[in-house]
Amino acid sequence: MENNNKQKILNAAIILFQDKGYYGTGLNEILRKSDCPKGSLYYYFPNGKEQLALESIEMTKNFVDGMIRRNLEKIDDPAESMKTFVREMAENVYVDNDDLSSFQSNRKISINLIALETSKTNDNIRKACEGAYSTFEKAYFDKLVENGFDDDKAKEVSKTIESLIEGAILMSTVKKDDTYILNVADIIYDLIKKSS
Amino acid sequence: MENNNKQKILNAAIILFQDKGYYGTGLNEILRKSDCPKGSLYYYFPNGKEQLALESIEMTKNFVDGMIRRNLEKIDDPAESMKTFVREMAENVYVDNDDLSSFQSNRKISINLIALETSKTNDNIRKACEGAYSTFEKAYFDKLVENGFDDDKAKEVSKTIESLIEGAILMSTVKKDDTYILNVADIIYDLIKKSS
DNA sequence: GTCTATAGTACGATAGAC
DNA sequence: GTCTATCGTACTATAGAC
Repeated sequence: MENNNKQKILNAAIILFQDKGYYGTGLNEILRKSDCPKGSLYYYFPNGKEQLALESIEMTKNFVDGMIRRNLEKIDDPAESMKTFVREMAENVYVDNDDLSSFQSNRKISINLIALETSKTNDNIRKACEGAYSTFEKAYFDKLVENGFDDDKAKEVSKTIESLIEGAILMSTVKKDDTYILNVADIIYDLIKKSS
Repeated sequence: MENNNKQKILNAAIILFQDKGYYGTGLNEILRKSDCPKGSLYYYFPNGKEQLALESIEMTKNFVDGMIRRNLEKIDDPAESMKTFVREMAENVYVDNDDLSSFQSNRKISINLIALETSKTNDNIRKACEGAYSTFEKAYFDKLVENGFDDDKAKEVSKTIESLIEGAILMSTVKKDDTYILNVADIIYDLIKKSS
């Protein structure tokens, strides 16, 4: 497999950047976790650590976007589907899985740490994070428009939903308490019902 | 002044940890910004970088707690006072002030970055951040109880308020867009009105 | 293409002069 | 108490063998 090493490095980087951050994670640590030599890293990522971060964010963005859309289409009513989707997130908050393969199924995925780290120090990475957040908002936006919301209202509500979710992930991560996510699920339900 | 250097180091550390993070900020950078020699740092903070972070968080906690309480007591109605307070936060989101003295007046203050960085790597610092968030929640809790909320409802609502505010700060920081904060001000208003 | 050895720099921390 | 010089380590990145 030609790019097996590339994927192994990416998988390790995604987990480490998420848990320990961009500046808290060393390239040596990524290589140790992925069991690849340093030569592979600079062969597949000639622009080094920054490129590795950019591709990690891109992959995370696509993965989460798919996950959101798959969940939201399970239930027609937008308020119900959002509430159910957010509540299921709470079940995965405590999953502290280091296994490289399982992060695709039930691992909590978040770019909040690397986004904050680079908001004032690396505008390329910051913009990539901004794009990811906008992609998630677009998934909520599409669900709302499909259900009769006009564009302006859907835009406002989807931005608010994204903000509520990321705040709840932040708090539940730091305080190790999933009630923040459960509370926000209800807030989002009410917000959509009230706006429709 | 005996501990003038200590305060200068703390002020520089608070700003740098906030903007560049715990792992993204070097002690040499803190000393350069504070114009102090390395000897001072280890004299006042014998436990090094971790102690510096713990005292930075403690000082931030007390400063923000006072700011919240001073703002909330300006208006009696809890929903109105929270909404006004949060809306005023939006005005300071873009302030990118490096001046060491002015951060006490109008600088945006947040521990979100260091909290996420240490949530899986340093439990001492993580616990200090957890305590700071709980202190802010207590300020919201007290305002609600003063206005007739029972303890259980006030606890739930104050936790949700804290989560909403931190999420909005996160999003507005990364996307450089203060509408997230303005939207959340309205959500909090509705939440308090609906719960009272 | 794949990998190792290493350069060059910045890090956190300390020893010891004054 | 205050400060400087420096230690040992880890970092990102590169050069060059195979």
